[in-house]
Amino acid sequence: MRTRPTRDDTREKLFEAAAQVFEERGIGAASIEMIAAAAGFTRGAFYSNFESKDDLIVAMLEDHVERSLQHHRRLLERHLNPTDFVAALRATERSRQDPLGRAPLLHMELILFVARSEKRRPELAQRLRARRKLVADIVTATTRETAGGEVRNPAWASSMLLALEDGFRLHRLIDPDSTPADSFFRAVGELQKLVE
Amino acid sequence: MRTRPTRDDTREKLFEAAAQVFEERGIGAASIEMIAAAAGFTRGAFYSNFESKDDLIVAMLEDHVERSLQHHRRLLERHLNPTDFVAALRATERSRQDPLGRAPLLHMELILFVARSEKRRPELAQRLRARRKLVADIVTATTRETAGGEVRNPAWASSMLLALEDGFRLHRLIDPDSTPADSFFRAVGELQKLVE
DNA sequence: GCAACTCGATACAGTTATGTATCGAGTTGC
DNA sequence: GCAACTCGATACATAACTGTATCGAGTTGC
Repeated sequence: MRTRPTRDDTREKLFEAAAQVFEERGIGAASIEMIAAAAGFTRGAFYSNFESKDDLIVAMLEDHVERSLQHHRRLLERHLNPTDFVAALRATERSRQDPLGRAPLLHMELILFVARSEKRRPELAQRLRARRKLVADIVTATTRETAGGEVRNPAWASSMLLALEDGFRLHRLIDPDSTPADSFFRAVGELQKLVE
Repeated sequence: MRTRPTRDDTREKLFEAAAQVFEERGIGAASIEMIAAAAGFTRGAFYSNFESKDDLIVAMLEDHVERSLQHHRRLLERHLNPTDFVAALRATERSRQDPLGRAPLLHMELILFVARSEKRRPELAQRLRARRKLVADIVTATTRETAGGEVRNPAWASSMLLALEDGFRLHRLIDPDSTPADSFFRAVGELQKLVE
């Protein structure tokens, strides 16, 4: 006899379906009905798992942040050498597990969603600053190791790198051919030449 | 006796109001009613000037593109020296006339809007390529003049610059303090050091 | 094995949007 | 100065989405 799916299974399926529908039609144009149907449920299932669309979005975002964090932690544990870390990051970039990692349009839309939310913006800003700090450290370490010099201003290099990452992501949405997928990593190499 | 406002006046007011409402609440959450009311009209006025919300958005985008083009043409005419051109661009950056230039959140959302539209994406891609070409030329010229060297790969430098511009714009939405408004122009200076 | 519980389905009420049809005040041409 | 026209206001029909209340099949505890 078929066992009833667990609550976590249902939530997971709704995450997947929501990411897909959001990616295809945009957050605004996606209705609860569409998301539930794409997951093979009705709206009843949705409302028994989430309070509202906003609730779902916040949950998705937290899920994504959590997975990203764990992913980076795992990489850092396995690849203590910073050069290897960048290489590993590059290699795993394409095969991300969470729904959000595979949906660049949605990724951007979620940033705007948060940017518009007075309540959640500080949280994301904090996260951005933390990432900037981490990247600054990595840049310093890798540059010292590979180029044998010091980056003049790691914080600034880090700002540029993260802006580049999202900038390339954005432009690839409009014209996928224009900026190859590894543009970001190439930029890392370029910026390492700015040593003294 | 007060003369009746002309059609162009009304359209202009609706543009302004739409930019404001879109910026505040997002394209999806903005209704025709809100836009019309913000402009001091009712929905009747809107529908006698535009076919739909999509029609308005496309018109806004074309208006913005047209103004930007004219702005750059004027700058190029007055400042034939490329260094002066960049300086002039920097000086006029903040005092743009069109509604869209003053609404960074909307600016981003419109990029996503177009990215999602199978029909209009190629058009924007074309425009992105054209800008990249223009920037490549400017980079080559300014670098030759100010640094006395050649940029190794102008096309790549141009890609990076444009990605940086939009990347900074995006991050400033989340954390305005993190990346100062002139980050892009500073980046131009940094990249000019990548000459050989 | 039965009682309590969980969770998805269904039905309903209420809200809000869109687009169209019609009206009327103000404007322009001759 | 009057007829034709323009354009914004109002009213109406329609569609879609949300959230809640209720139901029932399946599951679990004891």
